[in-house]
Amino acid sequence: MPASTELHEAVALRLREIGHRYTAQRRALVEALAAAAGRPRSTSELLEGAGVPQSSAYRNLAALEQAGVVRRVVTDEEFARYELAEELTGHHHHLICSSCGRVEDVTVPPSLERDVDRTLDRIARRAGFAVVEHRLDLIGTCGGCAARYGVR
Amino acid sequence: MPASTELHEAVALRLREIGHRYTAQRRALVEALAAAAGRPRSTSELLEGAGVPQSSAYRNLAALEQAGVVRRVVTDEEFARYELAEELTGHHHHLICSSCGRVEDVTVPPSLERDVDRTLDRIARRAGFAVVEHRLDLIGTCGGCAARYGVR
DNA sequence: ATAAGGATGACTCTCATTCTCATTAACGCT
DNA sequence: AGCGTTAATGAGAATGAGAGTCATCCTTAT
Ligand SMILES: [Mn+2]
Ligand SMILES: [Mn+2]
Ligand SMILES: [Zn+2]
Ligand SMILES: [Zn+2]
Repeated sequence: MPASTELHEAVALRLREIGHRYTAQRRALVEALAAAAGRPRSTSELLEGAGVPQSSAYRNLAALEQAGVVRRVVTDEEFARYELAEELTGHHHHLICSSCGRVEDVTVPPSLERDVDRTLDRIARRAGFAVVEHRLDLIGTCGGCAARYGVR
Repeated sequence: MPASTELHEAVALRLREIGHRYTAQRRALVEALAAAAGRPRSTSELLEGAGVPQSSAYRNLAALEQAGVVRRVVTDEEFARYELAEELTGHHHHLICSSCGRVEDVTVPPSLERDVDRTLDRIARRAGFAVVEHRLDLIGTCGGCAARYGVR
């Protein structure tokens, strides 16, 4: 990962902009997230991976989220997952395995993104909503689970 | 709502199929959900709306979900929302206000649904996922919040 | 060097959701 | 109608992710 420096600089900047510091713990969290690129991590994985105490991890993830460095990914699991914000990694979507909870990044063709945006904008306007973003997830069964449990 | 009988019959059938009974409480929950059609309800709203004790409400919502009568809607709020399953109401998507948490049903044109399905199927196959369904949400600000807080 | 304010971590607290268990209500059968 | 089986109920306890507290430690700017 040669672009690592850029990442940290971008993160530091965003934190500074809201009056926060880029401490060793926060760096460890960002590193853990970057290492898991394409795989949103659960808070407990991050806890352990970054070797950060629980209360600090939650506090720092919140700070990083506020700074726009990190995004909370919502699934139907009972705990949260986090990934680097799209401003740092690019817009994408998720494959979610409803059997094991695995989450994986995917991108869709720009042509579809365009169609989706255009249509959703129209629909939202009609309903008096100001759209900020869309979320398009694929729910299904991952390869591992299909192999493990057979074709369900 | 003249089609109410049909709804209850469909629900009763689905419950019976998995060896469960359609009790008064479950009927009350289904009624509360039907009354709020197009607006996924939080568990506490359902609790109160259906006049059902907490432990029973959670247990019954789980039973109804297992029977495919009800669907848990995931948002970034810290509590769950429920709506009647798509098999009963039809496939649709959600407008989600990130300011007040309001959730509202929307449908998108069949042509877009088709494009989405086709593209996602291809993408998923490539990743070894067997897609079961897609989730397409619009995140933004509802009319009420825009008025209340001004254009953010 | 010093002051000001953010960051830390052990611990406590909250709150949605789940579990336990004794009791009650339904259903199917005779 | 009477019975036995099994699901459903409801009050309360337990669970667990996450948020809050506060005394202490560190950074950064002057
Ligand atoms: Mn992602
Ligand atoms: Mn809905
Ligand atoms: Zn899986
Ligand atoms: Zn709103």
